[in-house]
Amino acid sequence: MSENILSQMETFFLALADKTRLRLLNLMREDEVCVCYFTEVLVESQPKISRHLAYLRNAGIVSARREGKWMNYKIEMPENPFAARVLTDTLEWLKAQNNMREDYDKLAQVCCSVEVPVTIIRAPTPKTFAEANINIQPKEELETFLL
Amino acid sequence: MSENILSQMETFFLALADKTRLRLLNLMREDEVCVCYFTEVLVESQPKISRHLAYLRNAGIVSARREGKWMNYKIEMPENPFAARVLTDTLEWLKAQNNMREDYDKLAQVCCSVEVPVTIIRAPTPKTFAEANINIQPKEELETFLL
DNA sequence: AATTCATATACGTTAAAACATATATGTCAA
DNA sequence: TTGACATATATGTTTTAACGTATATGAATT
Repeated sequence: MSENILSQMETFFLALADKTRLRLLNLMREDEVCVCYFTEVLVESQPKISRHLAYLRNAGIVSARREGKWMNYKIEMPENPFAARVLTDTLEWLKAQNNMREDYDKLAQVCCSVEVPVTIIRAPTPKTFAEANINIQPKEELETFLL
Repeated sequence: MSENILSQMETFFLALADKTRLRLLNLMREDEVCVCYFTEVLVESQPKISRHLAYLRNAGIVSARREGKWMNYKIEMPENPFAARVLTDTLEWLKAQNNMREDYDKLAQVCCSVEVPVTIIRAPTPKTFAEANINIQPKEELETFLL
């Protein structure tokens, strides 16, 4: 299997070589995040997001956890220390970019806003924002946003 | 140009997401190397090597230097510190792999062997091997390898 | 059990990458 | 200045990736 190592590296870098996937990783950099937030923040179609998440999962970079109807994705540090290093550096790189900060701020807004977008009502809030979530309306109030 | 940063990252990672290009980078990890050695060591067609080198050059990862008929390529550390970090990590990663060591050893062999392959007669020797090159035949002897 | 909702996957199409082969460019030697 | 050589690029083709749309799955709610 002498060429498998190269194939692994190829797959790994290919996973990082896509704008949408980089944006997804940026949103996951602190915590696990529910899929619905991704579509909300990135303004991309659900299947598109889902396919890119699957791609990252196949590359061993993220893992998925079901929580009722919702799926939470989080970054999974590769066992290979070299891959882990590259991934960590990449997350730092993303974190330092202004437009990635914008994405991240939007995630915070979406999670904590009083006017919860219809699509994410009652979706699990990422830990990072759960405590800050003092403005969330009680269930009864939120009901009014449903069709 | 808010999406340019992501595009840059995409291009950068795409450059690393190819087996041939990873092998090329591995061979260049210490010194600049002449194109003819690449074809010799990787046993790939000349246009294939050339195209991949062009790809790396466009991504700003290598630079080229002409030396008479020969072209030498070397790794160019990106100015962006994050990119530089990732590239350095990647080179370490490559260095730690057995089959990359094999490639590198083959480069050493090709550069220092008594029986110089016809294709690289008189090509510039990478610095790293230039001093060790005590077995190289004098010009007159090498002549006999030509058709 | 049926419906709704969140997410995943399948399918057909379009866009991009990789490659082999052929040819062009640029340099040196005769 | 012609020929040989090293390397780059152009062309046509095949492979692979990305995407939109439609549909399937799986969990919760009624």
